[in-house]
Amino acid sequence: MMRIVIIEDNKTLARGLSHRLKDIGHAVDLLHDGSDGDSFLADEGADLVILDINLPGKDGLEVLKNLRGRGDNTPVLLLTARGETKDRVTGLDLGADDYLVKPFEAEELEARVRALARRRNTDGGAPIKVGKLQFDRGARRLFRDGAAMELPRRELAVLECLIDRRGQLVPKRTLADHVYGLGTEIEEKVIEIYISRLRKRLEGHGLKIRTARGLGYYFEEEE
Amino acid sequence: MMRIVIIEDNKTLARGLSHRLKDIGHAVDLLHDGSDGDSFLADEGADLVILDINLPGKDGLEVLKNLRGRGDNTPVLLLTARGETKDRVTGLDLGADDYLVKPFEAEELEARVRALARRRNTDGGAPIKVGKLQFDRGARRLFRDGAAMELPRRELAVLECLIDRRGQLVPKRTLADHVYGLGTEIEEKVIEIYISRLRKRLEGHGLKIRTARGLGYYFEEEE
DNA sequence: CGTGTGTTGAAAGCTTGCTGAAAGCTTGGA
DNA sequence: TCCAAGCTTTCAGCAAGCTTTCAACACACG
Repeated sequence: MMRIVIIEDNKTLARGLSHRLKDIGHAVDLLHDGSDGDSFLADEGADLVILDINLPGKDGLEVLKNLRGRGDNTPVLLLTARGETKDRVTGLDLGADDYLVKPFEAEELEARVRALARRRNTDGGAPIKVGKLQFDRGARRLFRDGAAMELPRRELAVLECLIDRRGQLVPKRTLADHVYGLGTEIEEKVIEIYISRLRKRLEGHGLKIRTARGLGYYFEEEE
Repeated sequence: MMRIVIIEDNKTLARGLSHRLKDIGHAVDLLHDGSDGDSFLADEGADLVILDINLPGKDGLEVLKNLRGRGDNTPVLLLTARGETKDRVTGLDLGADDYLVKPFEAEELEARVRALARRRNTDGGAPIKVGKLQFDRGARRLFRDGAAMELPRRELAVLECLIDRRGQLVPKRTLADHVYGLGTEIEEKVIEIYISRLRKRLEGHGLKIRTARGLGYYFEEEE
């Protein structure tokens, strides 16, 4: 599962992509305007950006430039219209990871997304910002201003799961499955213990784990 | 992106690899014969060579020997059939950087390619500084202020693996695979012994091997 | 050949600190 | 107010890791 941001002004195409990607289990945010996309990425971040070049508000290449300018290495998949060869090359030079020429097959897109997802899982890609912390997925390590924070295995697993789904409500069941593996008949009460321990540990690091009674947990960045 | 040369006579396999690697953005050249491969490498060079051992024309090991004989340090990933243990060892002695035992998962291959790519990006052949020591990855030798430190084979292998992934959490399994080769059913307990020996040896050289219980080990520079 | 030096990994006992059950407390909602 | 859901601390048990010892082996050298 990845958090994918699609920035594409053709709404039919955008909705089609979104639908397809949600189908295969990703969380998708949709923006139709370059400036909106830019600020969304700056605020929320993502695991993968699908970025059109021709956009109202702010050009896709500019969005990309800003992103990289912020030191953000999130993989970017460019969408270009046929003939925009020059833009595509510029895009790759600006640090895009891949591109697709419109029109393309949904299959083709999915293959690219998979390739980028795979890369993320093993290489880590960009560390994810949460509050004042950074989490490196590949290394499975947590940092604060470059200094490592160690956490025990189970706490790490819970945190990892919450980070993967930041911005979403995560049921205790999901957390338990992530920590112990699917199908393990584990008391969900144990998760509460780890939530408690994590809260204590995360204190003062600019993020809170909030409870939604009867539903699950979710992150909230503070300050 | 890397320029990858695949020398592999099984055309189905070779095409599969090529396709996969192009998918993730590399430029691939395909050769099916040892002599062809040899001269191609001599003429064109590459960023990475994926080399089968059993080849028509000229044996893969010979291709490798010639390559290194020309003073060429291009990373080489060997492909070996199950059971060719001796060849594999010879290959590593001849200066191969890694190997895969057939049949392997495409995922696995991609991970290795990425690892070698990363290595290329960070090293460039220069010795790596860790704490007060320098590690020459090509020569597989360790120095302190220009003076060589000799370590036994196994300890060196563990250290090498940790250096490759410095800053990352390295599971014992990964270390075991690196030291003994993939799939060897070796007790992970042995790794603990080598960690212990390495710690003693590295004492006072400005770096520590830290334990993350249940997760693995990682380096930490001190002072 | 024999001797010495060095490496290897199994075994065993020790240390550490993670884990999750239990129990009692707090909170939010009806 | 009451109850269910969630929170938090405590603690015994234990799994994971550490370290030393030792026998087997490998190799260099006389």
